[in-house]
Order: sequence, then structure tokens, then C-alpha cells
Amino acid sequence: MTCPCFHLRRAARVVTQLYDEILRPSGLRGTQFTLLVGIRMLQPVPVHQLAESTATDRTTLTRNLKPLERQGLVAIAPGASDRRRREVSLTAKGEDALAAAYPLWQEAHEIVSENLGGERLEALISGLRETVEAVRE
Amino acid sequence: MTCPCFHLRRAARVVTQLYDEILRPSGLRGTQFTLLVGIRMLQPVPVHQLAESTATDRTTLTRNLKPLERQGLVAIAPGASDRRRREVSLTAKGEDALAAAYPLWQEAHEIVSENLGGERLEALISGLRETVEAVRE
DNA sequence: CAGAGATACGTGTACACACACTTATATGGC
DNA sequence: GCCATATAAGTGTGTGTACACGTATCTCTG
Repeated sequence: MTCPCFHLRRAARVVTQLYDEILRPSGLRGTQFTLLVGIRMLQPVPVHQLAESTATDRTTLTRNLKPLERQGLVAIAPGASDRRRREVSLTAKGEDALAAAYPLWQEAHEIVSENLGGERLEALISGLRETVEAVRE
Repeated sequence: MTCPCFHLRRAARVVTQLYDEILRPSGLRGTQFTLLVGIRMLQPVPVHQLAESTATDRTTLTRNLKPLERQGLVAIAPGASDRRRREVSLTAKGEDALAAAYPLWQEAHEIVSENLGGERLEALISGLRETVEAVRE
């Protein structure tokens, strides 16, 4: 079987499990780490823009933000100029959590990079980028 | 950001959405289609072996089989030689559903293949296979 | 400036995913 | 044959994912 849907999901499962395991001491999941990084780059950012920039469904993002908000890692405030918007930012606690998790994230990255080979990893990520662009128009 | 976990998950989301959309008339999700194909190849297959062969957690598989069993597409019977096992097979209805969905699956595959380019798709899938092998030992 | 259409967002529902924990059955050493 | 251990599987819980639908707010046209 050469089904891209199957292979993408399977690889995502395996790699996510590795990241979750390594990141465990930080209390963050892999998805949560990357979401916090995304917020950090764009903050304060309305939900729809965060959804667009991560190719996540808007309603999924609402749900994914829930545990982070509950833990006090992100703050969500109504937009000043447009009251329909809800603008997401990191809290100080969120910054700290990200900083604490960073070495673990690096460790996970190195494991993947060493096991797969740096060049192959680069090529894979390029391929994944191209795939997103190709499928998403 | 060159995080493999992020890029894998993002690409998996985008491609899964495409497959789900194209497969919709069949009533199957992309994951369900590939799971049925896996069962078809190995049937009758105990849950743990199906989990191993798809790199899915065993408990995830139990849950994923639920809707398929409810729709009567798969049958799950206690193992004859080992009563701990529960052996999974396609029903006739499951075979039919797979056959009906197959042209749609082909269509989705062609869209990805044409948009990305056949060679790139091949390379991507090889990279995904290698990734699973590399991370999984 | 009123109302139509567009935009931003949340909730209900259902599936996908996995860890911790528990139960049932098989196996092998004694 | 009995019991310790290993193996196969399910459930509880929490997160990740998205579609259908409904609500609030904005914008733009008449």
C-alpha cells in the first residue's frame, strides 16, 4: 500500500508518541508545545488566524486551547477593535513552561535527526511542506 | 520551525481532510478505509497483531473498530485456540463497502499525486516509511 | 441608517489517539 | 496439578480532530 493518508498518519503517530514521551517531564504534549510556539510568534493573535497559520480547523483550535487556558499558560481576551475576535497570548507561566520544555524538545529532535539522518530529515520536512501547499489550494 | 512532529501532524491533517472529503459518498473515513484494507490483508487477525502492523496503540484500535463493527463491516470473534484473542474479519458488507469506496480512494490518491508530482510523492512515502522504522526501535 | 450578507467564534456530536489500570486466559517451572 | 508470570484485551480519562449548526458582531450597500 502506498497510500499517503495512511503513511502520513502512521508516521505522525509514531513521532508524536516519541515527542510526548520525551516531553512528559515538562507536562506538555508535543502538540501543545508547538501550539505555544505558534502563539508566541504571533501573539496577540485571533483564533481564526492561528487556525490558518497551523492548518488546523478553527473549532479544533478552540478545543486545543482549552487545557492550556485551564493550566494558565495562555490568556484569551476579547479583541479591542473587533469584539467578535478572541485574541490569544502567552502568559508569563506559558513562557516559563515553554522555556522549561525547550531542552526536551531539542532532545527529541536530535533523536529523530540521528536515527533518520539529518539530510533525510531535511528532505522529509521539505516534502511535508510541499504536500501541505500542494493539497491545500 | 523545522519540527518533524509539527510538520507530520499538519500534513496528516491536510491530507486526511482531503481523503475524508472525497470518500464521503462512501460513508467511510480515510482512516476507516485503510483499516479495512489492513484487516482484509490479514484476516482473521487478532487485535494485537493488527495494532502492531499499523503502528497503532492496541487500545486505539479497539475504539476504531467500534464504529465499523456497529455498521456491520467487520466481525469480531473470540479466538478458537486462544480464548484471550479476539479475531477480526471483514464481513460481506465490509467487502462491499471497500469495493464501493475504492474508486474514490483512487481519485484522492490521484489528486495528491498530480498536485505534488508522482516522484515527490514516492520520495515522501519512502521517507515516511524510513521515519517509522527509525523512530520505532 | 437600516438591513443583507460576510466574518469570527462556540457547541453538539462523533471519530482518532494513547496512557494507566484492570480482567481474563495461557504457559512454564516446580 | 499449582501457582507465578506473561500475554491479550477492555475501560476510564483526557486530548486531538473536524463537520454541521447556531450566535454575535461587523461591513457595506441602498
